[in-house]
Amino acid sequence: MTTINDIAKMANVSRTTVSRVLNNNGYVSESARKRVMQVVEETGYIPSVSAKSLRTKRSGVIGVILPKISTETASRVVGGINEVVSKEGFQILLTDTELHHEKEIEYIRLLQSRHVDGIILLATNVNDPLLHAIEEAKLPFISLGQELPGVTSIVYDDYHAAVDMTTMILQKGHKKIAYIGVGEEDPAVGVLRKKGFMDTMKKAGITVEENWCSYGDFSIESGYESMKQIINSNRENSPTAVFVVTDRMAIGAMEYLKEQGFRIPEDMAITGIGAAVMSKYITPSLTTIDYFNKDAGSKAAELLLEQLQGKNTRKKITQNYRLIKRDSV
Amino acid sequence: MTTINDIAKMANVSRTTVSRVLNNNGYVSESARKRVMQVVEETGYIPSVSAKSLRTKRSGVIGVILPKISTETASRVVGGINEVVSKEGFQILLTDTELHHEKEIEYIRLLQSRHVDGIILLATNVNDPLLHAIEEAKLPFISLGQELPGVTSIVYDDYHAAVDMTTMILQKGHKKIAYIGVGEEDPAVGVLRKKGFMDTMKKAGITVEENWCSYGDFSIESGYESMKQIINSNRENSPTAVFVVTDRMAIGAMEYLKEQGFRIPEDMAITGIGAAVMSKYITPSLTTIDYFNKDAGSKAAELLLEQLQGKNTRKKITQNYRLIKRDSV
DNA sequence: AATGGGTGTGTAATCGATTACACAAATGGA
DNA sequence: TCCATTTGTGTAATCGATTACACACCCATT
Repeated sequence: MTTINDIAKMANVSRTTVSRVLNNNGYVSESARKRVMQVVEETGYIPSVSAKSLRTKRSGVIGVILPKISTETASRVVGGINEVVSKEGFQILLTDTELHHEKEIEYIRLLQSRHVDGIILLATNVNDPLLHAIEEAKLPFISLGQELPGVTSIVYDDYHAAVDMTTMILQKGHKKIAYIGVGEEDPAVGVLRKKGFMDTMKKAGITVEENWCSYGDFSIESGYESMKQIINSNRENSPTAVFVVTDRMAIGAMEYLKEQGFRIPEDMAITGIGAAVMSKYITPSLTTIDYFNKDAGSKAAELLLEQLQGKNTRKKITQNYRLIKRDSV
Repeated sequence: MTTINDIAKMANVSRTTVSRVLNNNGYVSESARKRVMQVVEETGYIPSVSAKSLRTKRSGVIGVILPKISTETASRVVGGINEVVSKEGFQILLTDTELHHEKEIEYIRLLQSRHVDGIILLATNVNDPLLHAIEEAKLPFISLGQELPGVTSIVYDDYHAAVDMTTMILQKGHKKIAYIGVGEEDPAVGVLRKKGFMDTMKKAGITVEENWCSYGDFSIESGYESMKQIINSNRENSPTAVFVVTDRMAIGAMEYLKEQGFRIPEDMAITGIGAAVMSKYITPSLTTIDYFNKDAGSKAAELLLEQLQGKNTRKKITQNYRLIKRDSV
């Protein structure tokens, strides 16, 4: 491995000068600069980031903590993050909790030990140890998708999205609307979307029967099972529409409905949230809400970079959304 | 920031001993170990990976170079890689060429400067500068999806997959089979899959008309356009089936066919490759080939870890595949 | 009692960069 | 001509870990 010392020797300068050439700071004569560049080219010298980062306390790496990488939402977000940070010469250090909540904290500490310059977290839950770990890390930090008190958060407008969607279903004349959601550990998807739905129903003077609600775990299969359960436990008073909190679960639900010979939307209308690519190409195409995940990722990255430059921008940003009306309702 | 020196002082030992406790090597008395652990707990001390890596030349990070992160294949592969490496305490440093070939080389050098312990590359093309850069890097290296001479490669069996698929279409009685592919810069998808298709057709004594072939760029839209072109330029001698080299393009092609009132598979049969989730839920469900991307990622990671342990396993591994027969043909 | 190996701990060099500081030469304004 | 800047370069400390080496102690064996 060639080091800065080798370069210095070969170019007949001190390593100070080499460093100055490479980092473009301080005074360097044209002739010295040329000699150094020359040698660097010839040797294909690559500086050690470990050494640099040990000295400077900056690594040029930003850590990303995902609940699950192989997911459409996550990969879109990472795409958006990458687009922004790579332009500024940063790399992404990726960690994936595989849906184990406790790993979020573990990974924050791990990223910290790797001297990442900042962290973007896609949380799936909120709890005190987590907040404490973030506080401790003393690093630029962005939360995406969940609002974390005291942390710059980029959130989707889950509540109003759910309100709009529910309103739309009501406008279509439906009164008996079932609900397929996820557990309440997830404040965004589990709580806010449900609240948006429930509040709107209440406002319309409709009480949602307890057995019109069912809960899954984000998977297509769980959507299928939830739908099955709702249908089976409401043989004589069946809902005419179902509000599902994610596209994937909605797809699963549709699968069950189709199997059972329901016509969509005539016998049962259905809606999702998330604008998965699939939602457009499935038959019938799924009415859903686009959260612009990629933009959210980019936005998160931009805010993080701002924080890195010392601009203290602790704030909450609510991402906008778009209701995509299609054929399933 | 607390350092190893602080811990040493607080525990009344030398930093050597602290290091020994933390790395579990060398002799340490039970009492010293306890004192150190005690202090480590209390202070929440996190060792600096930069310093460690500067000294040891190992970073515990493996670099992954992707053509495009926000893609189902890529995110599945990364999921597989992550599952394996995270178990061994490694992290993933992610880079995304966004389909710019020249960035592959740039990123190899960049990862090198970051002292990654190894690299997994999902190449989309093969050329000499690339091979040279890999050679230069002198790092454990795995290529996934493309065979790179002299580099441990995990490849999908593109040729036989295409052969099997084509054979299957032929068995269904089709003779006029169109082809939607991608450019030949991509040896795996562009060349091998095409060769598998062409060879099989030839063997069956069928010549494929030039205007039954069309080429896209992996996107759904390009599949749509390719299909349109084939239909429009074959008004009086239309094919009865179309072999598409990726699921996404196949979905686009189906979209066009449906718009134009073709019944699938009665008027036109269609097949894809890749087993996108969507392929199962679209109507009609798409006959495709599962490449087990996640397993391929895991396998790549395992081979890389083997190489890291000095086992020189330079070889080529061909991943198996599975033909999924569904309703589109 | 002498010898030798197993234990336990510390000293100090080292990894490869950055940067504060010192110093010399060149430049320019009065 | 003289002094203050500006420009150019080098010396050496520093970042926070690992590890070769030295040393001391304890205990069992001869």
